[in-house]
Amino acid sequence: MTEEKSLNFIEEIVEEDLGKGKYESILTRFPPEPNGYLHIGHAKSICLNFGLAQKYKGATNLRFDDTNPVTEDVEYVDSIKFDVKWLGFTWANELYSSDYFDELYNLAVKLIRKGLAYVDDSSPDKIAAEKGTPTEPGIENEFRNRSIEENLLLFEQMKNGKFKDGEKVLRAKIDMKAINMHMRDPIMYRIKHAHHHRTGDKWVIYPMYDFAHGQSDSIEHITHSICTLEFVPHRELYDWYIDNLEIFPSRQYEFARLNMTYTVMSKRRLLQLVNEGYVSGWDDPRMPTISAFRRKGYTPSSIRTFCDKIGVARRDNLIDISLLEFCIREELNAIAPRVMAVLHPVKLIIDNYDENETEELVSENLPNDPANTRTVSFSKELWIEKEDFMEVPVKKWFRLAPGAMVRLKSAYIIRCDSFIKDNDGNVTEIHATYIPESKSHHDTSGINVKGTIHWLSVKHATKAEIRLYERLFTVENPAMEEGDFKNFINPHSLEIIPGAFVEPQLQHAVEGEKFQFIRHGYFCVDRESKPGEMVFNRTVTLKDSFKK
RNA sequence: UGUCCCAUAGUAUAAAGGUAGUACGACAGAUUUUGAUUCUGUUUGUCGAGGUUCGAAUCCUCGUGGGACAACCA
Repeated sequence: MTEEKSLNFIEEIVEEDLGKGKYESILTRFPPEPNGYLHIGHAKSICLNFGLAQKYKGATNLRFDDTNPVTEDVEYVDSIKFDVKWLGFTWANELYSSDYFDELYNLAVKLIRKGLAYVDDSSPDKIAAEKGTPTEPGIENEFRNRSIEENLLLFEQMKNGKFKDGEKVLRAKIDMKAINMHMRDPIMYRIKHAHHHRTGDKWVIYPMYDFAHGQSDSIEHITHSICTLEFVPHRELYDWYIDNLEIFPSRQYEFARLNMTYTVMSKRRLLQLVNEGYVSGWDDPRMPTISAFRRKGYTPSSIRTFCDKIGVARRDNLIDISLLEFCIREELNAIAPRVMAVLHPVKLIIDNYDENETEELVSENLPNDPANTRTVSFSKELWIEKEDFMEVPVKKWFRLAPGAMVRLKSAYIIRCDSFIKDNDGNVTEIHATYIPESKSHHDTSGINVKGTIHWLSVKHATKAEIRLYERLFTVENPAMEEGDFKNFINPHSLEIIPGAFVEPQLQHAVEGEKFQFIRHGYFCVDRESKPGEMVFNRTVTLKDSFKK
């Protein structure tokens, strides 16, 4: 059965353009500003832009929109390139808006010559005041009707550094009474005596987004310039520049940006979390950045699958984080080797087991591949999870309790005989009897138990640090709450367990290596992990249908 | 109180005037040496009112609700 997947609205546009012969092939671009790390919302855009090109045999440029030197940095350029590659995409050309500064300057001159741009000496406040409001028209000022010659001279002097920051701007001469605010003589160039990460000190004037983005698209012959909804009002300007500059007509299409529950997606807020120390950095696994998901143990394909499932449309959305979690679980379930780890250990002593004996028991690494096995050492003293024992069990309790029987995964069925508590009432030791005939794969005991728990031999287990991550916020949409979004940070978003135990062969696991810790979830080796001081991050829990 | 964009189960996303479907979630059951996985089933939807039409989620009008727009940011 070949069920045809329906097209999203951008694919429909592309197919129509291709079908009509408007283009022979498409060219898209991914245009990040190098002033922050990429997040999952960017992944949606990356998958859309690169995915479209792949699907329709076109190409995609990676273009850094680096027209504001004061906020941009090569650190971000490098991280962005790394993340795009990691997601599995290859760009046709690595480009920078700053590559076009000369060309952009000439285009600006062209507009001045056509009488469609002028130098304005007004202060920022004055310009803002004269701009009007969405409901009131703006007004024209005294600089608007300077002669072409004067504008040409002034603009050149701006370029040559004759003026200080903010003294003058170049504006397009469109319509101060336009209903669309963006058409009220938008600023094209501003003066910034700032060092640029690529052009150095060559320029002291820099183009604004609207006089750089569309022109860069046009220079590259981008056919479909895809951006998010907040640029809808810019489209009129985008087209105006193209028409009046008489350059290649790239077309802009807008889709709804990704929002996800229990996180924030704006760079501004993400930067605050980093700068104010709420997280350890851009790749803190609680962040929604690509680098954080990577560190947390997500795979590129799980993120691509997610982006495919959420679709592309024009309505505002708030995607349930559980969909992303589903995507990574689905993938890791198939490939992550199973291993046992005890996070909150309590000692279990098998009273009828010889203290000098050790058995190497066979355990499967993947449930669907019984031939793929390892051995696990079993002995008299074991670590089990504190949570797997209840002195007074709740109803439907399948695990350990006084008198109750459970199976130790890949080992024996045991019966709990007694337990010891300390002065604070904490259970410190549990005693049990094992059933020799119930050995895994050789069970002749005829006993059926409901519960299976994991364990580790005390003298064989390796100590490790395990970091458990929960959602960073306590509310679905922190950005929409009243007041500071940081008031809704989850105080329990990170739990560090320094004294967990794992199977000994995990000492040799390398950074990024992924496992399923049975009954806990998926984990991977953190980049801070060192031999002898292993650190594991929880990628995602297993689904848990048990409710107390 | 201007212009623009948008409105389909809890969340997303299909149905180009002709059976409202899919995924995730939730719930229930079966299987299970992971309370996982797998399998089965259930649940819940076209914002409202008019109109056009044999027939409207789809087209039109008017409401209602949400979002965007007044950075020398992108």
